[in-house]
Amino acid sequence: MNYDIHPSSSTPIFRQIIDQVKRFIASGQLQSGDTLPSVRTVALHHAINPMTVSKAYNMLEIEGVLVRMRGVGMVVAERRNTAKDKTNLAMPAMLNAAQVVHQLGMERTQAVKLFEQALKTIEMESKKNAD
Amino acid sequence: MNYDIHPSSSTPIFRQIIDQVKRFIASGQLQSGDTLPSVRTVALHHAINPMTVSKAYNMLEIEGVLVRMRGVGMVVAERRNTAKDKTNLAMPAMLNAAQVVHQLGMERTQAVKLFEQALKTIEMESKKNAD
DNA sequence: CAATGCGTATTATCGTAGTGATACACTAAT
DNA sequence: ATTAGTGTATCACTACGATAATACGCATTG
Repeated sequence: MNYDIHPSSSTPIFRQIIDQVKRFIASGQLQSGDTLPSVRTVALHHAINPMTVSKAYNMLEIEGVLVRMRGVGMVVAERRNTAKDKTNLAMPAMLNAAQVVHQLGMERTQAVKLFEQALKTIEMESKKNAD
Repeated sequence: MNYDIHPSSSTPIFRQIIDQVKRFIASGQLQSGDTLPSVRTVALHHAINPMTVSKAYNMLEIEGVLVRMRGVGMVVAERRNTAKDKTNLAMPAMLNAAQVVHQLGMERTQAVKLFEQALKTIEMESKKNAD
């Protein structure tokens, strides 16, 4: 359970955290009842502000993804329908990629090839970063 | 030659323009010597500020993609190597999508299916918006 | 009970990116 | 020369993300 945070990215830090928590849950790496790393832990580990993490957790609670347990921390809420969640979470990035190749006038077969290549690249990287 | 601009998107307008111009060129819809729609035309058509369009065009000139011709407008610069350009332009979106499905722990075959589905969706939309 | 660890409310400030309004310099056309 | 069409320099404003310091309420642990 480690966040992959890029402070220099154009996507805000709190947004990165939100997205990744959702993916951790959808992938099963986080399950109902699990507790999340504390805001201070995350803040120290990534040299960011605790309130930024708190903001992300707060929004996730509003969405019903997390439950705040006083004195304990944030806990993953009840969940159902992981399969649909996955596609819902993946769709925006997919549509974005699809629009790009479409505007480039790229053949569908070549687009798929490129996507598979990207998949391999990402898998390679994740094996490398096994720290 | 029409831009697809979403002012409410989190990606800034000038960035959307930059990316799309590059794709138009890489796809051949824009060729060396072609003139681009004027900043005011684009601004009026999309209800945005001319300076926002100018900023995009200016950056494209710095990158050597466009050439500013005084009193005439922006013209597509000399070009080569369209094939490599395409993959270069597509890669970031591909890697992003790949990372998302990877973090979701999605099977590779299912990821490809989803991507193909997204491609179809985008193609449908573009046929619809033939205005 | 005391200490520690949890999230959070509050308030304020900072930096920056994005956008907007206006006026200007230039070229082409007539 | 006048007009209309280019892009743009300049300045100001807005919105938002991030930070900072502090204090509070609560639960677990000892």
